[in-house]
Amino acid sequence: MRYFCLVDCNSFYCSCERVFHPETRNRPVIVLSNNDGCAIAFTKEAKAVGFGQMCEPFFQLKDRIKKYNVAVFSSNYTLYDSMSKRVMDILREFSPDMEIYSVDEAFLQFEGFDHYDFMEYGQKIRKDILVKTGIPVGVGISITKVLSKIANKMAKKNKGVWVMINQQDIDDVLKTFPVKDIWGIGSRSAAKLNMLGIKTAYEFKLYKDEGLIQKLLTKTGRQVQEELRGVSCLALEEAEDKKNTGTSRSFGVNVYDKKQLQEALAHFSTHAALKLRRQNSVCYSMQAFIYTNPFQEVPQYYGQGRATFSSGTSDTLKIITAAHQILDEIYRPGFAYKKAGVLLNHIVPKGQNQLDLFTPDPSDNEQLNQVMDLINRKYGAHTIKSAACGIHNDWKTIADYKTQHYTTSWKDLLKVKI
DNA sequence: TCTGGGGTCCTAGGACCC
DNA sequence: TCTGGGGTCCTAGGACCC
Repeated sequence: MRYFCLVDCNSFYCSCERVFHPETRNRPVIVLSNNDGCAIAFTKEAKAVGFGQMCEPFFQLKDRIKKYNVAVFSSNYTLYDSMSKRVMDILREFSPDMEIYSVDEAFLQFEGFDHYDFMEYGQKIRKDILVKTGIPVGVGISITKVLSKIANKMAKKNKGVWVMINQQDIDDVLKTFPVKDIWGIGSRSAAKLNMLGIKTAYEFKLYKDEGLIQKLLTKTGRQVQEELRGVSCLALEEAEDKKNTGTSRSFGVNVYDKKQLQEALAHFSTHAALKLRRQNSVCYSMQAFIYTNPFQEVPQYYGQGRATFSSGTSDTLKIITAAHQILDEIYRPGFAYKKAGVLLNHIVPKGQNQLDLFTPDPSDNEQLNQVMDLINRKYGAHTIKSAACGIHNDWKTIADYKTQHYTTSWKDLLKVKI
């Protein structure tokens, strides 16, 4: 018999901050998105006093933050990535079959574990991670991925672990579980199911007209229905290279100047190219875009363009150059730009790169990129970069409440008084 | 004043080919 | 009035996820 287990960190970003700020342990905590734009993570204490709506603008929350003495942090992705790695390393010890689903979630598959007491095993996972990292997690165990997701939601309200393996236990939960909370059923699909009179996961499971489900919710929705029935359709997935990648940011201020957009796009290109080299891939095409602020009553403009490379590349300089060429085409003076980004498409492993017959030098500045990566790894990000990235970066994202890189930078190491 | 970022999968429809 | 059939590839857009 095969079982699926979903382990999910509670309010992950907030929990990471709390590990290094124990004084916030009993206070509500929220973490802001890039640019301190809006709130994206909340502890249960914050939810208890009315926070928790995803992406509520920060400026609209300020009064309530004061009133409830909420601890606020800018997002610190370097810290979260590093804490995530610690959690995943521990989880790996509990099963050889594991899929890292996101920064704060992983599926474990248990095969040949039939004699295990899963309740006890789940508690052990929880305790181990809490003791070794300080991060609280929830554990849900069932017989398909979708069902283990549901078990995980139940765990949140019930001591952190929930096991549902026999049919009766599963149905008891499904009867009370709203269809809109099922993994893979978003608001659109939920509305369609409601129109068919389907409100609970149990009703969805029993709904007979599979053809109609296929038509309304496509193949994805049908698979969810099967998984609810206990038929496993979604297997554990291997970590695969990204098929698209990109970097984009909102600016801290309105940007009018083309020069500044060039700098910003150079930064984003640098970052995206690094992601590409880290997974040892190259891309054949890219896009760049610039936006005005859709929330403001100002003239709107959305410019985007495309470039293709004659052979695959992950060269920062080549990608910056292409981004600048796109900018030349799409830039319109006079607009107040608020956001920009680059996307790298048609990505393949470097080993499969098709070289171009007519490009005599396919070297792609490879050694230069390697040396730059090495220096930046050793002495910290942005130690060395293309001059196109500029120096002052007036467009920079705002992060007024950002904590240190406690786990990834020697100079930010936490000081402990004894 | 201030409104995130990074992904995946699926489908329909157009372009193109023989 | 009548206007093939079958196939592939690509892209845009929708929906969903964290």
